[in-house]
Amino acid sequence: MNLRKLPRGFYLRPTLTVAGDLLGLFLVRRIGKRLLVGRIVEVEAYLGERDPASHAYRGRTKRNEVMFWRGGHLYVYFTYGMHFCCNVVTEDEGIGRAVLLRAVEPVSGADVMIRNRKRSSRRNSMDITDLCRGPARLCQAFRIDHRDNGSDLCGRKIWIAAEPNAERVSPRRTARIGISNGTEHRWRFYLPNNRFVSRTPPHPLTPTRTR
DNA sequence: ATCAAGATTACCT
DNA sequence: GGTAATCTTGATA
Repeated sequence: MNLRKLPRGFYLRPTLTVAGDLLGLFLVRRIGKRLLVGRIVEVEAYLGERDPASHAYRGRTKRNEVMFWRGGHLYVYFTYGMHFCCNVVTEDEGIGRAVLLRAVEPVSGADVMIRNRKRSSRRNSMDITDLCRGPARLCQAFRIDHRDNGSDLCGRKIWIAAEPNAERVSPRRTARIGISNGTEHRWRFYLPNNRFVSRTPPHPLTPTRTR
């Protein structure tokens, strides 16, 4: 593989554009001498002050501080008393938008990912399919936690890379998962027919019927 | 000071 | 299908 680290400019573009473009790219993390690599298959955009589902909806706080940094940083938050989730910060400083990484397909370092997952969840079975399927599982596998909050994605510990010759697959869009406000927006992006996507989506073209 | 909710997961029937 | 686990945060008083 010929992976090229993305430049800062990638992240400084409109958030929905960045979200769609992230699909098929690679999350890379250095742990010691090992590199963990996962192909991004599912993300969600959170649009700051105009998005009631966003942590940044009510402005800057101690928790969401990093969301307001310049694009190309990692925003990591803690939730449900036990899980971490990570976001790619987008656009300019002071804007407060980001893209949640919801699932990746393990590409390299799966052995380390299995150990990391066992370390945090002490589970018996470790199917490859479930290693990074979901935002908190992904963080466990890549050993991403509060210490990584604010990491520069143009740095040497965590970054996103492209494979120049990779073929592009058009992403599908649906409403986001696990939120109660802002469900009218189709700001979840995923690769179709991919077993590493976290869930079968609430499909936008098949509204639920009553009766 | 108190409290409800949470960008989830694992395990149960 | 349902729900316990587990604790930080932000809102309200």
